[in-house]
Amino acid sequence: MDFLEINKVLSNKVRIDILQWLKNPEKNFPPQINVPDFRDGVCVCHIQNKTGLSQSTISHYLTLMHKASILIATRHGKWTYYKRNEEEISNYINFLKNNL
Amino acid sequence: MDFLEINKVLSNKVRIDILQWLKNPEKNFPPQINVPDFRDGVCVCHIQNKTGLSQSTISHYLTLMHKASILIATRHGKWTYYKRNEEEISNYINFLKNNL
DNA sequence: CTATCATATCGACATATCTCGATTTATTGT
DNA sequence: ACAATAAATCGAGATATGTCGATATGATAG
Repeated sequence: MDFLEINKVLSNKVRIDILQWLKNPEKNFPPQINVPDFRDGVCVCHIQNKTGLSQSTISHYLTLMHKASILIATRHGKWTYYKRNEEEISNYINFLKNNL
Repeated sequence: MDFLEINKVLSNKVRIDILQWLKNPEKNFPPQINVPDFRDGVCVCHIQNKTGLSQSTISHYLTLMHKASILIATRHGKWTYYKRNEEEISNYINFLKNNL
């Protein structure tokens, strides 16, 4: 758990928004088209639509969040789905609680 | 409590170090010279010495941390003392716990 | 096997952050 | 009043981040 890397990733409004939206995909995103449910998260295109930023920017952001281990990526066919890595997010918050 | 501003301030190793050192001034800094104790925190020069960065950089960092409300500044004569704002730090951690 | 679509990567430019030395401001001791 | 000291502010150059459009990659459908 690289605390500093996570903090860098979280020092951006859009990325914070994404993390919060992913807490409740049913509420924040339209229904999935190519998979039956949100088990593996939300596809890049839905996230991109909601932010209004370019495809490359959002793909880049999601990659950053994935590298910092706060998101889990799953590929189904040509779609990539991202969901929260709840375990790492908890570790991060506990680390803050104990060490900040 | 501007969560994003605090996160930006905390996405830097040196500033994190400073915040952690200030948890225990007695242990991390030499005794105060111009005030009897660490009640109001630690003076800029002690913090600067410990980091090894320039005076202007550390003054700038401490100002950032103060503006983000995680440090409290007190002036005694020509010295400025900085200490943690425990209330705001708690608010920040609670916000993370509840909203991240 | 080719066209198409979703995503990732690349290259570039604009803006922000890091960090310094120099200068200014505030305070104190002479 | 003046010199000395601590801290804050200023100006600048180097590095990092934000963001885009263009291109590459990988998967699928025909």
